[in-house]
Amino acid sequence: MRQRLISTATALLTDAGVEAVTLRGIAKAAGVSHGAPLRHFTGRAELLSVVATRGFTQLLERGSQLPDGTPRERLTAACHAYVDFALSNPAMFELMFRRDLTDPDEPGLASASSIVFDFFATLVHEDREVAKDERLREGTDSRLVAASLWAALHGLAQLWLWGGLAGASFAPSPESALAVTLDAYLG
Amino acid sequence: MRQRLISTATALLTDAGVEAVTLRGIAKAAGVSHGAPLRHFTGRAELLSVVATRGFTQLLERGSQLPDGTPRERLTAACHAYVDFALSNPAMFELMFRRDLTDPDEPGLASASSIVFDFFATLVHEDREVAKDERLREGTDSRLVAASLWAALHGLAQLWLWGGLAGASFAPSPESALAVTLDAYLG
DNA sequence: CAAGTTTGATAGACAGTGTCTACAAGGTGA
DNA sequence: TCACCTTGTAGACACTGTCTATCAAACTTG
Repeated sequence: MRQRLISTATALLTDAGVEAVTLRGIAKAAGVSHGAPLRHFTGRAELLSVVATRGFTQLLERGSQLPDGTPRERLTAACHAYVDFALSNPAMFELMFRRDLTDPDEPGLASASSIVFDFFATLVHEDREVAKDERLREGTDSRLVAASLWAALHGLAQLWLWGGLAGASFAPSPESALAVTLDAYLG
Repeated sequence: MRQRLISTATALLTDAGVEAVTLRGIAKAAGVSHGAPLRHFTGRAELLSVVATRGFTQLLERGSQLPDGTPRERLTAACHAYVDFALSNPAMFELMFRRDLTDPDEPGLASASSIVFDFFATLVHEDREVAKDERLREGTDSRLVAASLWAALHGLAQLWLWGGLAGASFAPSPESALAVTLDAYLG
């Protein structure tokens, strides 16, 4: 039952947006009474936290499916995968970083996001190990570089989903902007 | 009256968070009945859009107060100002990019954000005019570079406010991460 | 000046939401 | 068997945004 609620919540999320994921809506979609979910979750925040945790897990799966190659190739593929994940699953991506909908103290969610970051930081570190003549100062911690690069990708996805970049007389594609970002960090 | 509602909404936003900005709460704080705001705004989205527009205006004001100096100095100062604005006004920053709370079709909001972007793109362009030996490929449109850099700053602020970067055994300061970002783009 | 009209605020209602509580059905273990 | 505990149900409460009827004040206009 718990799993069924999580599944229906995830389904509702992906095809109706993050605002549509309501406890009563999930209950109705699962064919139970409106109070039933509260027997398995302390509240909406906990249920959504589990869903968001699944999102981070899916993201990590994408990371584990990176093709073999040089560290540089794997890193750039990971960057593309991150942005692609965000643009492909906008509702899930939004939920994953909505602190008001998820419970920040949920240990599963915190560790899942932490694992994703560590994985990405490892990719960055391995790349910097090979390319010592990096333009980025050699002394800085790889995890700091990873945080900066991750933030760049994250902001790109977020701004793109926001839609504000497509305004006025300027409509870049996310790929072209991503290319500039990767060029700045790795070019 | 309209202005009073906007002011109380802004005040409520900055010191109670974005979730606390409710139509009824604004009305109560302004000392009017719960339905009064609907006489001046078509709904919550329009009121919040006006507040968000003020946010973009404030951001632009910060930009106009940049100290004189080389284009490079002005650009880096603008980058610092952007992140500083976000971290100083987290609720306003969140509202400005919450498409579900604001009305994307509001012309004032769209133009305000567009003006901010254009201003930033101008800074980037002027810097690239001077430093022709830029590491970033010379052929690419300055606005594309501006979008990429803006996204990097935006993601940095967003991830920082999210708080996920402070997890595990790694707690960088936003300044250090920003330094890495600026080093990647301008270093 | 006075009558009509428009504006603006009010209070009530309605459909939603999350969450709490009382209650009933069914399985479990002493 | 019987107490107990889990799990689903239904109702209630306090919120929310929005709609509508009402009503007073102000403004317009003949």
